Amino acid sequence: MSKPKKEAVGAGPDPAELPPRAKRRTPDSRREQILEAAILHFAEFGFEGGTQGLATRLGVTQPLIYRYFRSKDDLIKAVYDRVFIGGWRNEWTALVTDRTKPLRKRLIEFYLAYTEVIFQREWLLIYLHSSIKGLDIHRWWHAFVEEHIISMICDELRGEVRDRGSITPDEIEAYWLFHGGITYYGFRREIYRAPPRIPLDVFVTRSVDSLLSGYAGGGGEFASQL
Amino acid sequence: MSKPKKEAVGAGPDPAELPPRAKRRTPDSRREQILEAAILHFAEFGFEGGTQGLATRLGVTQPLIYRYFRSKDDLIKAVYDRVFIGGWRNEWTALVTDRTKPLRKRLIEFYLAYTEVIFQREWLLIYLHSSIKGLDIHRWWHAFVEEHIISMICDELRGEVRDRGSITPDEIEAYWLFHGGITYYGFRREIYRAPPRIPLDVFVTRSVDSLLSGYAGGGGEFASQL
DNA sequence: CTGACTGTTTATAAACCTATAAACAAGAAT
DNA sequence: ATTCTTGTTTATAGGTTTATAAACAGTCAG
Repeated sequence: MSKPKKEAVGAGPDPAELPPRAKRRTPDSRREQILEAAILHFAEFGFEGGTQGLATRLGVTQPLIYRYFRSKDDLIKAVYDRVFIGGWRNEWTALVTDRTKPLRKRLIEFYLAYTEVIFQREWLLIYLHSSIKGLDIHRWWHAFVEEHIISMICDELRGEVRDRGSITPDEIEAYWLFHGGITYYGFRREIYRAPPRIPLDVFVTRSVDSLLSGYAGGGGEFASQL
Repeated sequence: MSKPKKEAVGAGPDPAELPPRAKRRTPDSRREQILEAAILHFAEFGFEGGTQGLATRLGVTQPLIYRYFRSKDDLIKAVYDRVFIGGWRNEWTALVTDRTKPLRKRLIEFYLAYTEVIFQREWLLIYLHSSIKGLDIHRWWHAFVEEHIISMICDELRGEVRDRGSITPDEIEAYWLFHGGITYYGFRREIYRAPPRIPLDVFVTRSVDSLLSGYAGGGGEFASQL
């Protein structure tokens, strides 16, 4: 069992030298600084990472954090909002539905853009922590993805190769197999530390081609069962 | 944000009534009882879940746990071993490579058996917690899956539709897209609480058919790129 | 230069958590 | 019944964490 890295609490290289007093900042700037550091800190140590360690990382004292966030839960909530709401890109939906480009190209571009945001260790760790805790913000993200990405792509897949109409739950589920497979790549690379053997862009390209060939083939059992 | 359930520590419904003394047990039986309860406890609260809460859940006092496990880390390690090593089924490999059955049937049977073990909330939660912490036991599971399942199936997929030979990293990665998609279903159902709209057996059957049609189609871009 | 405002630190309370040692008590052996 | 073994509890040490209150100090207004 590998030991978890010990949360840095003490001083720097020279134990005799006390850390200097932190420079004064405007409230907005300090709050922002704490929030950004908290994302990294909680990603590294989980949400049980102490406020003391966070303060040390910032070069300030621990009680200062409580001047900007009422409680640790408040800080954690702010981290969730920043990561999830701040991570969402409105362009994504437009990118997927822009029919001036071939669908293959759109899918590849979308997944490269999407994974650029979410395949970051901090993002994925906070995603995992929030899902484990069953928090609402996590369900919000999931619902948002299904509403603004998954179902749109199902629409496009129909438009490309089949007749139009409202998307069935079956089609959604079939597409989740693909989307989940892509997502899993990120977990393997960033969390499971079992690095994939091909780079992300190659993986995405091949996966999209595989997906489309399944639809375009026409005779596949899968399509026939929908 | 939904509140995390508070770790039960106090007494039962009647606060005036002290909990009765726990019945004497044989060491084996008590140790086993603690271990089973610890799996549920750590799944619910993470590994920072206190030994006090665990003891309360068991109806014993907290120091008793330390008679059966030298330290909390010891207990956690025992939980890992039970969940991961105890969860692995040797039959899985045989099931996948048994060429007296058609591959389609083997794959469906395997994934139903495999997911019966790992698509349990406790299993997935322990899996997530251990991966977040980057523990060795997690990598062991991952390597075992790749060695005894993924690569075997890649072999079989070749045997079914193409010439034999040693499996390339590219084929492994292509297969992870599928395996990851299946696994993701479990997360959605048990962790993300975003229940899929079709039952597991239907999802597995359709997914396997989709996979095989991609290979059997022969002309798919994906196969041609391998 | 002086005073006021407020960002930062010091000091510390209160809760909780792991772990140990000694006391207690349930059941088996005699 | 009495004694012995050992499973369980009581008591508690020592460390860590969140959070509050009061003291301190940098900076701007006058």
